[in-house]
Amino acid sequence: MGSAAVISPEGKKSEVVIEELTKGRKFAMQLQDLLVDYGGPKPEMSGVLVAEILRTFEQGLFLLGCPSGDQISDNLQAPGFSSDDGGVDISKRPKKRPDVNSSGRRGRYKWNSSQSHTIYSANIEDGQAWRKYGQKAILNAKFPRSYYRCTHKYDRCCNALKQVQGMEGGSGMYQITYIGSHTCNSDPIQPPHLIIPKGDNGHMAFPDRAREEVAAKSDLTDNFSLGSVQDHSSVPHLEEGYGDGWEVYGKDNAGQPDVELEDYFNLDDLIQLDESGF
DNA sequence: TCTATTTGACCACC
DNA sequence: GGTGGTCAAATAGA
Repeated sequence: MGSAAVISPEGKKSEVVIEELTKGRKFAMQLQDLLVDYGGPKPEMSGVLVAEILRTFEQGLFLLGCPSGDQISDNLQAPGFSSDDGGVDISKRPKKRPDVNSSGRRGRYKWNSSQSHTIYSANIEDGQAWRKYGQKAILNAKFPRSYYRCTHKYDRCCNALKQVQGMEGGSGMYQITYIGSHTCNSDPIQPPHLIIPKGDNGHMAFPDRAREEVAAKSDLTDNFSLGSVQDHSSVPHLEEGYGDGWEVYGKDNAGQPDVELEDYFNLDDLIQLDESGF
């Protein structure tokens, strides 16, 4: 690690192949989610087909070394070993590593904002398998920020990250930022159930029409509250079906209230609505 | 014994 | 130099 990689035309080509395979796998996973939740004429057959598609992508990515994203090649190292020391068990090293040069690739990295989204939730559980890898006190923040990565980071090359920050004001809410998406096919987040129109000012034209939606879906009325926005691209038929000005709402796996993306809404209003309990 | 969490240190970015 | 993100040894818990 550390030496600059020279990308040959061949390497460039495999990069494109990997990118395409990764996309394909993601789409297959989304299709699987939809089939599971909405069924079809022959759900068992669909399930087999999707599983086969996924397996094909997994195999392809595996054969190519699974290097999607900018860190995966590093992450392929087994935990506890480092290529910098030629595979020496780091548990035998002193805690202060003597000469960690810049190739260690640690520190503060930027990510594309399009690859991240933030929700507010009273429950940090989302049904995914996360492993905490750090916690940090943040300047001007009352609560520390916790850092999680996908449990399958190494065994399935999954680069999904999650940051959880407790919110001020004793609301019991957490600001949860997801960076990247799961490519590990671990238990997916349940797809959204509710569609709520967006108002002119960018805030939700909530709650009247939303309540009608809730009433129309009796299976959601027992414990419904404002839901977290999921990745719209994962629900293409909904996105296309409702068009602009609509946002997708639901509740998380535990039925806990989530609150929408900060970019779209007035958080205070949403929390008040949520607490009103409809 | 294995796995997950904690926590101090390291490092990149501003 | 300050801050935030990640690493990894130490530790806790199952």
